[in-house]
Amino acid sequence: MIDINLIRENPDLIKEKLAKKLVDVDFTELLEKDKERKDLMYKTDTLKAERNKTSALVPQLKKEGKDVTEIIENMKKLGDEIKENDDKIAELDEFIYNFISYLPNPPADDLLAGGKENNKEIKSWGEKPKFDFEPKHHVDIAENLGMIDYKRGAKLGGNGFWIYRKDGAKLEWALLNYFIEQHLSDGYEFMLLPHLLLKKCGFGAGQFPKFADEVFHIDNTSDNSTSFLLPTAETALVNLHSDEILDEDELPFKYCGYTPCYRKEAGSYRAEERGMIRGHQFNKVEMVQYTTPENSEKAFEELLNKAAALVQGLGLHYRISKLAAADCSHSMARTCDIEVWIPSMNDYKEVSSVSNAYDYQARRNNTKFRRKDTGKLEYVHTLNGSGLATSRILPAIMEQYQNADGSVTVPEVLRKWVGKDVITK
RNA sequence: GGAGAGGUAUCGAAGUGGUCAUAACGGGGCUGACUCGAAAUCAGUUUGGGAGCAAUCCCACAUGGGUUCAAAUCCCAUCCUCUCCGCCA
Repeated sequence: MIDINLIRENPDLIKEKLAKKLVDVDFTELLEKDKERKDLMYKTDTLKAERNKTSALVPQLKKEGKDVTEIIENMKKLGDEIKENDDKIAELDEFIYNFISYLPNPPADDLLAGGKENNKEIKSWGEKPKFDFEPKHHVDIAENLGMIDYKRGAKLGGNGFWIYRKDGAKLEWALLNYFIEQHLSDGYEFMLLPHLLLKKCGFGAGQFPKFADEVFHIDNTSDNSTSFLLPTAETALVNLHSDEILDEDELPFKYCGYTPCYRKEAGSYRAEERGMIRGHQFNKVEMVQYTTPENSEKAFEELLNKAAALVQGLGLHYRISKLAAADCSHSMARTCDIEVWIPSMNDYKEVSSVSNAYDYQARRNNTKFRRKDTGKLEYVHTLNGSGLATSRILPAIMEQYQNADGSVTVPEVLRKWVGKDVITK
């Protein structure tokens, strides 16, 4: 949520920033309604002051035995006017709130404008593996080794679901263990979260109202209140301290949580994304930090380095892209993606997205902290990064670590959980 | 699912139409006094949002409606918490 004061003070600057995200906004109507609201508020506050004063007078006059019928008559009229004004103000509030709710987070100043085509590789690690045999697609490897059961996954859950089986399940679980072990040793608190969240969490994270159609909604009562399946643990973790006031001393909070992520991904399927590149449910460990504004860029570096270290620890070739403004998510001021090499696709696919929301999410879910020296309240900065999503790591492992005989070598760091060095048929 | 109790500041809690919402009373925090220092004691202080240069004013008692000149207080709906019973992993 953008601070409306920033729009009032310099609408052109905000407009320009949002244009970098390829969003064109016209603030004229917003500013008109805002002005109208302010004037009406002032007027109504004055009326309310009068009502309060007079109401306090009534019992006093009554005690003195004076007649108050005329005052009461007048106050009734005043009350009606106040009610009318309050209704109008509520209407204006709703307009303003809705308008601002839909606006994306303005990008950080150093980002390039525009979409994907302006993303910039800032780091690369490892090399594309060379094979002296014809490398296979991960779907073929996985099915051959009995690691993934696509057919029965679809039978149970429909298109976009699969089942991890045998060494596939062990490898998947090993990855999650590996991630969490690293985060714990870095001092992150590990959480297991509710998967079914209230709508306000979707709003607080910035996914709603704009992207409400991209998640699975659950009707849990006969009325119109619904919960939804979380599309990422971020949605839960960034709402953890909503409506709270944190101590500056306690910050930063460093959290990680494992959840499956449920996404509709309607219309996103492409033939090249055969397998587990894109599904309705995938496993992810998410990292989230709450920091003071002055420390958030530092925290961003930390999260990015952590995510990269995880991929690197697996020995997988990857690159890091600094996303151009319009390729950053709606709620984020800055995002870097870590993309792993998938030989069969001849391309890099995102395994981690590390973002700084600045105070955009904190404003939406009201998470503040108190400055130690001044006692003043400020919004925290929230950051998140996948650490990591497995759904592209597993294919990358299977493809990058495949052997001529169809077996897959287990990355060193995972062996203690998988219990073997090589997965064979 | 049934029955009951409840939701007021940092915590416990009083207030059940106006004269008690910064809000009684108690605890905690902070500041000061006493002390070599601490404890104890005493005194002071301690919510957030909005408008305004300021004085000051408005709003907020779970949430949303309603009644009233006036609502924490009365009415309706919703949410949440706790206790007991039932059901269930």
